[in-house]
Amino acid sequence: MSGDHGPRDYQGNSGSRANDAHKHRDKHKEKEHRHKDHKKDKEREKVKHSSSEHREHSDKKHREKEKVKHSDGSTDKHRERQKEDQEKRREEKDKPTVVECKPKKEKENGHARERWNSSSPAAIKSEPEEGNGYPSPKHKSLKRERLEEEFEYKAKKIKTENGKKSKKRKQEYEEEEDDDEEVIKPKMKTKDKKAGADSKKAKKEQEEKWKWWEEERATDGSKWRFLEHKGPVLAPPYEPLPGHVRFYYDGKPMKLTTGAEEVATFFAKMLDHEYTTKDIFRKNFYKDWRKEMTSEEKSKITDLNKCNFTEMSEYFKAQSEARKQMSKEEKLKIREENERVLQEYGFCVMDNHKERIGNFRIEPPGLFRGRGDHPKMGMLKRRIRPEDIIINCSKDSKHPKPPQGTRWKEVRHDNKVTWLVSWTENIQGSIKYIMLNPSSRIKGEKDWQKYETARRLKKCVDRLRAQYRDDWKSKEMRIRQRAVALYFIDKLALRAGNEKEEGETADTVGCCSLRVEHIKLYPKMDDQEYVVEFDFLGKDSIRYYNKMPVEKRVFKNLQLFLENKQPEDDLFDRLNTSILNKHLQELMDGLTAKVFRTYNASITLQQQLKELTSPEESIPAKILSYNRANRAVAILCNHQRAPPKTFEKSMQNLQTKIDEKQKQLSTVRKQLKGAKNEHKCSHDDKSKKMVEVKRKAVQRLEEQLMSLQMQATDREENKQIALGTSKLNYLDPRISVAWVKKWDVPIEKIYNKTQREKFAWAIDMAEEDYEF
DNA sequence: CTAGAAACTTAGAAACCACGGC
DNA sequence: GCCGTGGTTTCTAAGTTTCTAG
Repeated sequence: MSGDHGPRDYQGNSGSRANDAHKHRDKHKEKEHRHKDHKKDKEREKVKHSSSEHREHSDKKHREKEKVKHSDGSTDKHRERQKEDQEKRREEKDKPTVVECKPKKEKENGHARERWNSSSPAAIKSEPEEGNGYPSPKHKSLKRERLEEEFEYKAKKIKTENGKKSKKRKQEYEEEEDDDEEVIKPKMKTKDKKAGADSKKAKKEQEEKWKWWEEERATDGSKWRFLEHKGPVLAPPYEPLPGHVRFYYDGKPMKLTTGAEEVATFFAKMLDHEYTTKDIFRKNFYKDWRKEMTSEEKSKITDLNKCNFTEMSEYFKAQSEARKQMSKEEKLKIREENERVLQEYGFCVMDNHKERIGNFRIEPPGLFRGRGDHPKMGMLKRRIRPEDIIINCSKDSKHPKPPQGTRWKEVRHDNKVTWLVSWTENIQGSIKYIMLNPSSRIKGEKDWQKYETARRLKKCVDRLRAQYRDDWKSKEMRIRQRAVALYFIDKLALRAGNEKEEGETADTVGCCSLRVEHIKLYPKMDDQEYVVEFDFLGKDSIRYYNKMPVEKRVFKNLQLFLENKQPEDDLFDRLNTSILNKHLQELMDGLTAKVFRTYNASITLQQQLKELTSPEESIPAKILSYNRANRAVAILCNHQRAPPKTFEKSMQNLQTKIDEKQKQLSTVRKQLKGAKNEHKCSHDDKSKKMVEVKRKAVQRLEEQLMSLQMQATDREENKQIALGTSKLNYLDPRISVAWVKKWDVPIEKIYNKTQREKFAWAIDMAEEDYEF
């Protein structure tokens, strides 16, 4: 599969391209294209039966040959090996069943509180179940009632469970033992026996590690029932510069008013960055800076080029240097203070559990750093005040207090959303949120669900593929476009590609927003036929470059789509993400374009792991195999990184290490030989021991050398590829966990601490026979 | 329906930090 | 103890999808 992907380049080399595209678009007024000429549209509406079309039809016999090879390499011989009822149950959970509830008077949040928040077992007590359905999301007022029944509310200690619950759980996690205490114990039978033995530790662990995945999920669209937090940490106030640090205008020192000075420091802090040399950046900065100046300053400062920020810049550099040089005690003090803030603001209580917040600090003011050719780079990101901030929490929780003399913009109690704090950012006018950490229940459930959806796609992907292949022949243009786009999304793992407002963001595209200029068609290229070349900037202005042979029918369709279009016209002019997703939704419940990325990524990992892992290899070799499988996915998803600046050097360092090892090894080998000879002669104990010692040494060195070589290969192959994103967002962690268990690789080699926290659910539940 | 807002996931870069070699 | 390096964590931009109002 990785063979499908051509060489890739980096953003850097493509900068000029991006610029050109921009100019181009400006010339032809975009709007005219967007609101398309209707006559033209109608002409295009139906697919003409052109000559190519006829040829296509006569092509039928070749269809067999044309069978798509999917990136997972499987033409669907996946034995559905999953435990069926587990599956079913999952799915039930996924879609809430509608059931009528008998109307009951609603209690508002206020009421519910003691019960929800209470940790007393009484509060959790579940009533006898009536039916097994869940309330319809529409019956708002009834929900609460049901919720209480539905949700077995467990107190912090997930301890004993009574009949009903354990029955349920058992069905779901068959392997689970009846023993109540089992809940605490990690299910992995391998190492963690200690947990059970050391009861003190176990108790502690039990509190820390809440297994939310063993509990029922709310099905009514509510995200929580109780939420209490301390609010955000605001950006520290601006500290004016000391008198001796001056700003110069036109060579002369000039004292700025605090407001203007603050913005100037933002620029000064970025002086070393390439940004500050860019025209747009400077222009945007200057414009916004002027807004902060007094009229007097405005009249004096008329040219950014005459501004000298170097003294300020030097000052900040010295400051950060000084910070590094601080004594141990000072550093410790700072660390403790950070820890204190973290403890106070970094956690919230959600539904009886203390959960880590992801980003509890409000973004400080500064200059906007857009990626790629962003038209807004350099604009002032203004300071967020309490008056800009919306707080979301339980009505009956202790509300966070705004700082002395200020007030929040609003305090609301919306349990249909997961965020704790929000504010509107001034650059794009979008809303920013404070939400929970990936290890939290609320994120984890969603993540799990995401992979379950992808697994459902696996079950019907053949059907869908057959369908879109069929649609390539449709009489309707829109259907053909949809089908070809879907083919790209499936085969190349492209993103959906929403339309974007021009001039607001960098000019990047995804599948549906591809333009004519982004693809080139080659009926013949080298020894291949029907090659499509993609070259465009995707998310984060990362270049996507790929050449791929496509089926003839796709090729012909693309030619058709290109007819009579300008380079800057949309390739799929009758398609957008909402049309596409609506179609997908009809094909499978919960299916959207991005599910294909998840599905293809995960299935690729699984299949690559199977292919690459050889049972007899050493652990380091296995890890290399794992990373290679991971890499295949990263390449599929086009997850690139700029080669680290120190890459060459670090490679060299590793190489010298390897050379050294090799030298060592050969000397020790010689010694071993010598020792053997000696032993042959003397046959005494001492010489025998010596042989053993040397033999061990050789073995150890060999292992070390091997490991180093693995590392080197790994690093080399990884030069421009970022594994993290796919690992974190696209690969069903249970695949990795299963692999690790199967081959006895320590999980730490695959997931670091943070990752293990995020994937705790998978680590706990996946056994070695797990199949995606 | 459509447009725009809202909510949430995905993304690479930068900042930070821990650790091993000198 | 210092320093460089590489891994980890933080940061926040940039996507996708869903929701809502007209």
